[in-house]
Amino acid sequence: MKKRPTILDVARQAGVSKSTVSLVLQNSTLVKETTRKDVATAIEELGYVYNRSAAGLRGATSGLIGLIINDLRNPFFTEFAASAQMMFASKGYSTVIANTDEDPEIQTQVIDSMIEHGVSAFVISPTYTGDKSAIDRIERAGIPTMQVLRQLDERTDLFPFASHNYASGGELATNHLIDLGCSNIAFVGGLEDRPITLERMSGYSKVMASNALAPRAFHGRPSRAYGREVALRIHEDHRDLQAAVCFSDLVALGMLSGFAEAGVQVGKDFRIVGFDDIEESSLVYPRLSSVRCDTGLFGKRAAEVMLAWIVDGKRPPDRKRYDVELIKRQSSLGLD
Amino acid sequence: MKKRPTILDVARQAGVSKSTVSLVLQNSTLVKETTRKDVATAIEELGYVYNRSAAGLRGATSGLIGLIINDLRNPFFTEFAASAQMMFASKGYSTVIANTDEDPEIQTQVIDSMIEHGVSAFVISPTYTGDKSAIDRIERAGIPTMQVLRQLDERTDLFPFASHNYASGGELATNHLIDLGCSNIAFVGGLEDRPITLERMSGYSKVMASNALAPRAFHGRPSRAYGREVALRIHEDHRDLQAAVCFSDLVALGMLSGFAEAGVQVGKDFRIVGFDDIEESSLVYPRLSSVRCDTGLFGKRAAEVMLAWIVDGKRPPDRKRYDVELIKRQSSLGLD
DNA sequence: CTGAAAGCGCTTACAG
DNA sequence: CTGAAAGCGCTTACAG
Repeated sequence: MKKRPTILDVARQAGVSKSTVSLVLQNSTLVKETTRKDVATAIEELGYVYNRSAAGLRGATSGLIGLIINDLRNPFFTEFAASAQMMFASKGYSTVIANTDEDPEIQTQVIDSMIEHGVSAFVISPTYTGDKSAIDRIERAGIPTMQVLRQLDERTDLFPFASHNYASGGELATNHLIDLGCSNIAFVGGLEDRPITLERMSGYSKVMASNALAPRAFHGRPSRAYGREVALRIHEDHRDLQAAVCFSDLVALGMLSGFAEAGVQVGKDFRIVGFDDIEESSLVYPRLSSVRCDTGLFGKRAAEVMLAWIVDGKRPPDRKRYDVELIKRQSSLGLD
Repeated sequence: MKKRPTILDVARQAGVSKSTVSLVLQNSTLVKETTRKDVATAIEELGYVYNRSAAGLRGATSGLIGLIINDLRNPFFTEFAASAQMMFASKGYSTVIANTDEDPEIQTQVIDSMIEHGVSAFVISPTYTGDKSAIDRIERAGIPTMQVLRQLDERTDLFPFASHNYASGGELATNHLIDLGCSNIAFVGGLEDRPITLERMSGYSKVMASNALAPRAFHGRPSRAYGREVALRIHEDHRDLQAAVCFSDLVALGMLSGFAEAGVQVGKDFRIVGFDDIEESSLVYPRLSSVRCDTGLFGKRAAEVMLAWIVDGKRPPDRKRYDVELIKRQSSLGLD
């Protein structure tokens, strides 16, 4: 645990002043090539490692991005977080990640902690309800912050919002099922009062209405367990239903296993479209039709947008919705 | 983006010296209660936020934990990372996470970056092959570091290793299948030359040998896709096989969907035991028997062990294996 | 119990 | 192109 060498040691070793070393470290064009070489050699010999805390103190950016996720265990968010993190890393930024587990108190705590650590930016997929005081502290600290996938704070002029165009996804899915001849179509999963449920359901509701079909909603936790439960319930008590648009693939996968248990053949006896198109959906049997949001790509883009903001000062638009796409597979088309 | 207040501002506001403010910030017992109150009030009024970079510079610990994961998208590792992170957060530590995606170069890069950021400790689930130079730099920097789930560096005296007792899991699974009357049992999934494959297979091999049964291995990527492929292959060309111990639940779930496709009834025509017991396994149909490693608990424990190390100086043992447990479900027992 | 001073390792004008 | 000096916001002995 001997003390790490500092730029002063490097300067001495290279026979230059410490300012020069600092300039080399910043890839300044002001330094002569031979000097740069000398410094590089000295750094190598001494095993010098740059101390960002010290640099940050003097004004430079910390190069730390705060990524706050409401549910990191959900593959949908994992994919987003991992992609964003890797994009940041490829540009030399480190990512401080925190999982809030939908707990606003934890969210407040981690935000405060990250502010203390001097993060250069925040990317937040927030909890539904929130303590705004932490958000206010972010604003006061003047830290560039994007809300993604969920919107907590309505001031999108301060905290730009980006997400997928869920409404259009619901439309695509519902139209697809109607095209296949279904008319009794349910919407399954998603807690009733949540904005994201409303968004994902809105396309469904709209298409059902415009086709003069009666909407049917089964609201509940967006989990496999709930999907399975609803499948069994439908099999028992709602034999008239022919198809479902699900709140998420997790719900849809749950329905798949529920129907398998009940002996219902999905794709023939009952048609299902999921939402998110997580990796698993293309691998289960029967293959799950799903509204693809391409969260990996979204994570990458969100990171790029944020980098453009903090590096080039290019502020993102207040609100941005990325297109979604319907992937048709066996669970709606049938087994061919 | 006005400048944040510093302890000097707080001191002025509270009418004390900045040393006193610093002591209050550190919860020192040396400060009179009334003074503490005054300072707290001033902090509140000014909206002061502690600057850890500055503190770190002068010697205090950064309170930043570096968590490096080989595959963050795999639910097994996600669960581990999320649990560890939340444990750290509950003790006031922030976690810098990086996903290396099994790429040793990325691993080297993020390690270096985290050293620059002055992390107080590393918890690493490493890539299989690795560039040791980064590890050497960790050692040189004297940063407490644990290897978890996979061992890259053999110097466990420097970098303690913790994992599950995989060998015993393989034994439990194989004995269970034999007890059910199977004798032609395959081991499916896992790349042949990897230490973790060897570990997970060793229990299987041992039990097969001691029962004078011939082992059969299908080695390949530990993915759903590979599991599915092997299931179809077994159905085509290896009808004599009665059961499989899988390298991971992902592989087992892939087999489940492959057999479903082939019309083979798992639990009756063919018995399967997975490995990891991820959440999904208790929800699919048929329910998947699996060797439970309880990665969430493991993540929590790993974090606790690390905290004991950096807070109380209690160095963990060189090597530690946590018990695993066999969860018997329909995929091996049958559908009752 | 509190204050004045030095210093942590960098960057940033400012001279030269 | 390079050096000397000041300062970023804290903590840490050291006095008092």
